[in-house]
Amino acid sequence: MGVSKSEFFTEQQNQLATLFKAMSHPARIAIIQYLLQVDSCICGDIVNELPLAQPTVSQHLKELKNANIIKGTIEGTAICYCLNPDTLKMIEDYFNRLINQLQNKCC
Amino acid sequence: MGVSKSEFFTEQQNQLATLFKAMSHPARIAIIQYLLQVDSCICGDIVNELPLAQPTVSQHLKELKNANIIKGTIEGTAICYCLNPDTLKMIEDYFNRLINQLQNKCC
DNA sequence: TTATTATATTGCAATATTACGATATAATAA
DNA sequence: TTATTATATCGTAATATTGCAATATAATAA
Repeated sequence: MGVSKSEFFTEQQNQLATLFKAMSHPARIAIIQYLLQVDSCICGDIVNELPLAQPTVSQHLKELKNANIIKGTIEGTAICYCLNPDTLKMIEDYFNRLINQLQNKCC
Repeated sequence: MGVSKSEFFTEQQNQLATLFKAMSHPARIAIIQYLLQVDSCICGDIVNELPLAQPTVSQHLKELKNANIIKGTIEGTAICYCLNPDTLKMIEDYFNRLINQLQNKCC
């Protein structure tokens, strides 16, 4: 079908899945890593940085923005995209808690 | 196209994307959370736990296994699936390092 | 006003994902 | 041997994702 039965899962499970889906493409990982690296972060830079056409990059940026992983601020003609620390810290927290729970399980 | 241009990205970027893709479905998040919760972890339990048919669950387990997030051990007629701490710790590390780098960026 | 520049949206083709019925396999039980 | 039980694979329909050319929009510059 291609349709997830998301109505049968908890809101937290769906939220996490949505976050991971936003990070499930190498271009979007590359965007995150680039934003982490540079201080200025105009979208044009990202287009030049990636081996993809401008509409494709714009689409990937949109998905990261929808997932609240990045946020964009209009800066004259350009748009300044940056990472959203809150969302990333939430994911970090999730994995930290997960690893803590991961004691003496089978295998 | 539906085809990622993965050949243009680094191996690390592709690996991370693959890991996140494996976790990008609520059913697979639910499986991870269930394995974290229980001590016994036979696949049949997982099928009963999820609102999905057995072939569908089997497919999700396969994807988690391919991504090295879980591992399966044959145990008589059943298969014992468990989390792979190494992979999960790798992801934890990645986010810990990411958050550390996330100092004084713009926005 | 008319460029120009930066980014977003539309439309579409190629491919991937999701879900499940039907069936296969593989191990033990009778 | 023939069930039975547990899990995997196949085939396929419905839907989603990816990528980009073409085009739209929106802001400044000339």
